[in-house]
Amino acid sequence: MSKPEHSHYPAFDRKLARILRHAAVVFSEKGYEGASIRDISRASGVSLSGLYYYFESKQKLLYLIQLYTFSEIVLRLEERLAGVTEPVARVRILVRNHLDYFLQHPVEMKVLSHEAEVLAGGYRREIAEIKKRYYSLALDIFEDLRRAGTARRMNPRVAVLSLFGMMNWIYTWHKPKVDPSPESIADTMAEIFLQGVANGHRAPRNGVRAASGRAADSRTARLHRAAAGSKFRAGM
Amino acid sequence: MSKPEHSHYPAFDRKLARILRHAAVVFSEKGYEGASIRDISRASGVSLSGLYYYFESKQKLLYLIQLYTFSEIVLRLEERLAGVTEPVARVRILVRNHLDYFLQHPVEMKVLSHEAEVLAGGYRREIAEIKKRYYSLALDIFEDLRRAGTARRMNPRVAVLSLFGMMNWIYTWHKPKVDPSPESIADTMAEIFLQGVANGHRAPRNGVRAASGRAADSRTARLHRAAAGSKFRAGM
DNA sequence: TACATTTTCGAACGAACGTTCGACTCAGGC
DNA sequence: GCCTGAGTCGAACGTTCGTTCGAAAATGTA
Repeated sequence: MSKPEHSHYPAFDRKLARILRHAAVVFSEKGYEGASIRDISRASGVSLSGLYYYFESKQKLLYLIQLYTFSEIVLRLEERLAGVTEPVARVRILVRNHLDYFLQHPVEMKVLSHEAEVLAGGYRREIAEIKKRYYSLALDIFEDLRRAGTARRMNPRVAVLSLFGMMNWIYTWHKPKVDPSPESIADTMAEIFLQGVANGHRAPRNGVRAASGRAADSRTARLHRAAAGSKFRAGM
Repeated sequence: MSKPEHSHYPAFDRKLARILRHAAVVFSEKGYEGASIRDISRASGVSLSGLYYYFESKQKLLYLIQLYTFSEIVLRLEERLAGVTEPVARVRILVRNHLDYFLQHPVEMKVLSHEAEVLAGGYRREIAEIKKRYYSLALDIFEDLRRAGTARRMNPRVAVLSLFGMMNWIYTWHKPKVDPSPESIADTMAEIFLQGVANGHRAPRNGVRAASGRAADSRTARLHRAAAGSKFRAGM
């Protein structure tokens, strides 16, 4: 091809990695659609057109960030799980690995979590593949846990996705100065889950009743009532 | 002012609500930044310029969607909690209310969860205020729970935010055809949390060791190695 | 020094963006 | 019949978007 494509040398890879790092920061701050290539140019110190020497489109840029980040977290998990067979220990490793990586790479993980739907076509399919492998690994661990005797009643799909929710949501609230260490949070979440999932849930049929309920804040209440006429319903 | 502002009558409010519904669908599908006013015009059947008779800016449109949705979920929670004093029951109501509303209004709740950072200025501050009230309510419930004897070791902040993560993440995975009913999921999550938080976590100091770890997929492994030279670190 | 290749970037492209403007229709009150 | 104000919209505004191109600069090789 006429374009350089990928014959390159360390210098090229190093500079691309530097651009990806800056791009991840910009994406994490403004979102993929809200961020412009010009923002990334400004942040990285590379001219607008100069950027296109290192990647061919904005989508590819996001793809590369997600690919590297996701590959690494899966790879690390597989390494740490190797040799460990006890289901409870495997759950702890899963949680610890995910949160360690998340809190050590908050920028990239936010981009991975928050911009999960924006890729299209082949890029999307490739990332979805890795996600599927990660998810299957987690699902297997939970099914082993169930087979091992603990947690006989849980729905593994709901359990795994709830756990990921608990962990992935962290990018919306974690403040290093205020919150416990990654290890401590990982232990807390792992314990919540192991304890919580161990004793099956007995679906307590308590009819939730509503009392009178004072309107809370006059301003929002008024605005809210305004649109209450034609019931603001969901569109699907 | 010269603009009509808000002297209006039911017809106005009803049409605005209809536009908000369509806008919420578009925002939930393409994201706030990725959606154009022209998309909303197409979806709602109102001309591009005609839309501006009903709201004054794209930001205000998002603000209104978030305001109505958030106000309603908080209002419902306050109603359902009124009169109930037992901490465990209050946790169950919190979870049930949140998930019921989430799964009955998936479109609006996705917009509320996923576009939490895009508002600016006064709009942002107003939504943040409601969020704070909601969060404080939940935090109080968990602190009562702790005072009541159960869950004496938990960190209420981490517990509440983990719970919200578990619940809010649901917009990324819930499929009505595949997954259990809202009530069932709510019971599962409430039970996981009550059980999990009841027995304090004993921070098991198990040094997670790594084994060899085979590279998984040659394509991604290669790409990954390419960027591994200059360690792809987080930018903050 | 001379040449070939890699790297850089200013300037510009067409397309799409949010928003505005003025003219139009239409119903209700006089 | 005429006036008023609510509702509607086509056309256009200025700006920003992702991407391209050709030429210059830098680098490596002889």
